[in-house]
Amino acid sequence: MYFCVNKYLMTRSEENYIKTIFHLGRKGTQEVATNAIAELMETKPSSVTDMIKRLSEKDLVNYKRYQGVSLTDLGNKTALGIIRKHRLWEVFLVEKLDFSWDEVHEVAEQLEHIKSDKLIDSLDKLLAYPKFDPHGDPIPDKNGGFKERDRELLSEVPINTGGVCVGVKDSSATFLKFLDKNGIALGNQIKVMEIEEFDGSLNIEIDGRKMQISHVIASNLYIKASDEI
Amino acid sequence: MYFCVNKYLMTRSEENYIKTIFHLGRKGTQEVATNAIAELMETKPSSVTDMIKRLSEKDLVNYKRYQGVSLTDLGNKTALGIIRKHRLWEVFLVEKLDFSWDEVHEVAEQLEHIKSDKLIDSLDKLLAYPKFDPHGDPIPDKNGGFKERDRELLSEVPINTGGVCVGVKDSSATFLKFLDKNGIALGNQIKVMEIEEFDGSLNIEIDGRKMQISHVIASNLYIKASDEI
DNA sequence: ACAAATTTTTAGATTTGCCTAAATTATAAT
DNA sequence: ATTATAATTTAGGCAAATCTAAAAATTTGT
Repeated sequence: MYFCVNKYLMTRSEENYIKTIFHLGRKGTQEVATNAIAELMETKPSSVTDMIKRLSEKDLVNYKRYQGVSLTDLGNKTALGIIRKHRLWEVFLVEKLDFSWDEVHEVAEQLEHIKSDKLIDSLDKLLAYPKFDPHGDPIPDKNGGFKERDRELLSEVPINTGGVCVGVKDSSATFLKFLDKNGIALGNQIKVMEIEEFDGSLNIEIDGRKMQISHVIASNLYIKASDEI
Repeated sequence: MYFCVNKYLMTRSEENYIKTIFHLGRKGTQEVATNAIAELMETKPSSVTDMIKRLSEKDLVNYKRYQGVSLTDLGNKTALGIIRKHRLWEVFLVEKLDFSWDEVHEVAEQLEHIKSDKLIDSLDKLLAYPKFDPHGDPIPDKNGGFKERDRELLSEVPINTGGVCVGVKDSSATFLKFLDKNGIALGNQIKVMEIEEFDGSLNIEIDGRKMQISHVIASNLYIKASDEI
């Protein structure tokens, strides 16, 4: 394949597969399982195999039968491009169109497939080159570069320590709405006061206010010691 | 068909057909010809027939074999919804992202298919409820209501009259770039000074500056006597 | 009015992306 | 190590949206 910049000849479906493989590849070992992709995409393993073959043809993934898949450099770059678009659109929706953070995902899933370099770069500029999306996830730059922020799950820090809430692990609408209802948002100062032996629930102080949260909640909130946001 | 709000189950292709039929239906007689659709969409008549049948099933068009098509009320409403989105996105691109008016069409063609009522209504609000797009075409409101602005082609007005440039008939990139190059934009005050007998070219005064334009140019510029913009 | 030209439709094939059911390969258990 | 189980792939099919080639209907010209 000669000078194939790719990118503009990818279908929506191909892009979604690449994105999914990227996300699954992050956490866990190296190769991504067909079943895992199928489950996350709510499709059948056989469909995944079909698509993987096509992506392999296009040099976006490394594939050996029965061995799982991984992204090639091209595939990785492609994934980062899509994620950049998704997260920038999320920022746009929240900052400019007053969406709440539990409403952005669905629409961003559509907007991330719009093809126009100028569009996304101008959007980036309009938003003043944001580094993180509304859920605290980092936004890759033009060249795909981004660094995962140094952060910890609230469930992992010892008693009497704390920091600023900088992100969520689970960004489902259900969880985000729960956080809204309980007045928990990015930027809040959180300190762990006590951890319940029995069920692992935490007594925390959040922006001065005391409350109790379950272990599950704590294990989906990221905090950072510094006051960077 | 019961309570079929439609709209959210339309494919991109179906939407494009509906839009094309709408545009062709405006100018000209009643029924739109298969060939005309095929030509405008750069596809084959047989493909058009196929799609028309599908649209007819969904009650978006009235179709009788060999008799051409027309939009149903539902089809019309659908078309207006798509056009509303297209034109609002165009305004956004120009106003917020510094696109020039010859760059917006291609991207808006993609953005117009994004499905989210909240998105488009918020965008409308962000842009302060614009009534016209960057080419002077009217933007339908939420309910599909819009009125064609009262305007005339520059080529049709008599000598010594004029008005504000409020729109273009041809909004191809080629024409728009030509206008840019010659300093012609919406909002300019234009007055016809003289019409050349020989080739129909016009001597005009535009914002105080004198210039000559061909008949073809004049027949693609809309002006309005009042100073409404 | 009737043949010729044009327009439109049908028939059959292709590609993408998905499915089910069956076969194959890998992994786990005893 | 061999069997049972789980994961993956193949085979064959389907729907959307397109195409080409051929047939049918309509319109036009004289």
